[in-house]
Amino acid sequence: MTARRPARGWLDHDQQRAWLAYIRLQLRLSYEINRQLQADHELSLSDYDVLTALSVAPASCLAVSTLATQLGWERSRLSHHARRMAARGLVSLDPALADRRVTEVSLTTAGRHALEAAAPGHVDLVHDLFFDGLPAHLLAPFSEALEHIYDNVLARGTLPRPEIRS
Amino acid sequence: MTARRPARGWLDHDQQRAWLAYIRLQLRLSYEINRQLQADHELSLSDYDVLTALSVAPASCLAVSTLATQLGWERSRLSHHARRMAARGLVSLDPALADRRVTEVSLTTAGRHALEAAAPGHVDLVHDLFFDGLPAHLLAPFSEALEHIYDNVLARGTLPRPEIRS
DNA sequence: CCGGAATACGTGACATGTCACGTGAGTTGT
DNA sequence: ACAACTCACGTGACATGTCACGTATTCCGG
Repeated sequence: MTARRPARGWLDHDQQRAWLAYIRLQLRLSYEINRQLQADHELSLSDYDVLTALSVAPASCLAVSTLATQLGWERSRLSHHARRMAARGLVSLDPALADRRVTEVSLTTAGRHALEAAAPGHVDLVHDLFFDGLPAHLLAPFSEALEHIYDNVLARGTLPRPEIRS
Repeated sequence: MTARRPARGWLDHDQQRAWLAYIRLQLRLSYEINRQLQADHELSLSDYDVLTALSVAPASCLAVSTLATQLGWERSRLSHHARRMAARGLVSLDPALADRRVTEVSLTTAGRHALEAAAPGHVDLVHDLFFDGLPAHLLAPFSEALEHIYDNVLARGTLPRPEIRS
């Protein structure tokens, strides 16, 4: 029961509409969000994503690889980024005791405070830009559509599936 | 008739669901698409967006500022990017006759060929990852939701509204 | 016509992301 | 117990993006 496929190599009219809408929104929304975090709290959206992921993890601490798959990043990107965040005191990096190949990224007190300081403004912006434009009756089908597509991307994409490991 | 707003500084349960789904999808999808273009055609998604925007423009030629707002980029980002694409022969940069402050970016023959070579594979990937996961009955509400949000971002965001100027 | 404001860009310094590769730690077969 | 493999990660070179600023052109009021 998926959307019908037209000639290989092209999209039908309704699909073009959806894709254009998605692309345009994505470009501007990520720009605006990045901008607000940067201006108000000296955090990039990437920083914010890292802090958020850590804050909901057990002991606020995750192995580099685990965190990278959670975020959908490459490992080496996270490696660079974590080093820079550690230099700013937002996280700390320590070799794991159990397996000494593993490095664990953990949230510092300063990191938690930075997240808590930034969260309300960030959430408000999301509210203003995203949800204030979205009619209530479209919320559920919208979420459902996103989740279907996400599952499909996970199934067919090249990136490893995120795990719920400690 | 927009979604109701809970306590300032937080999202209600259904909104969290939508936002999480959106963020997760965005991260992985942009990664996968970038990766395919880069691997198969030596083009980044940014390159592709520039080429596409030019290809539908009158005379395949736009002023730097106009193109930047179309794409939702900052001008200086496009300035750097266009210089690099010009060095690869994909576009050309020429001062406009009418207003000598303006630089016009135009699609070269090589640029058009690169776009035509990359388009089918790109569209197929979009199809496989995006539309094959999307049930047909959700397509219309999904597009509608995206468009509402986009309009709202345009209205409240800091980025200038894209113009339909030549 | 002239001086100041506005506009359209480019640039340089720096932050960030990607890719290919190297290193050291665990794992496995014999 | 040791060689070969795999795994987790860091690094260095380079591509890309951002911000603050400088320059040239145009516009506009008097």
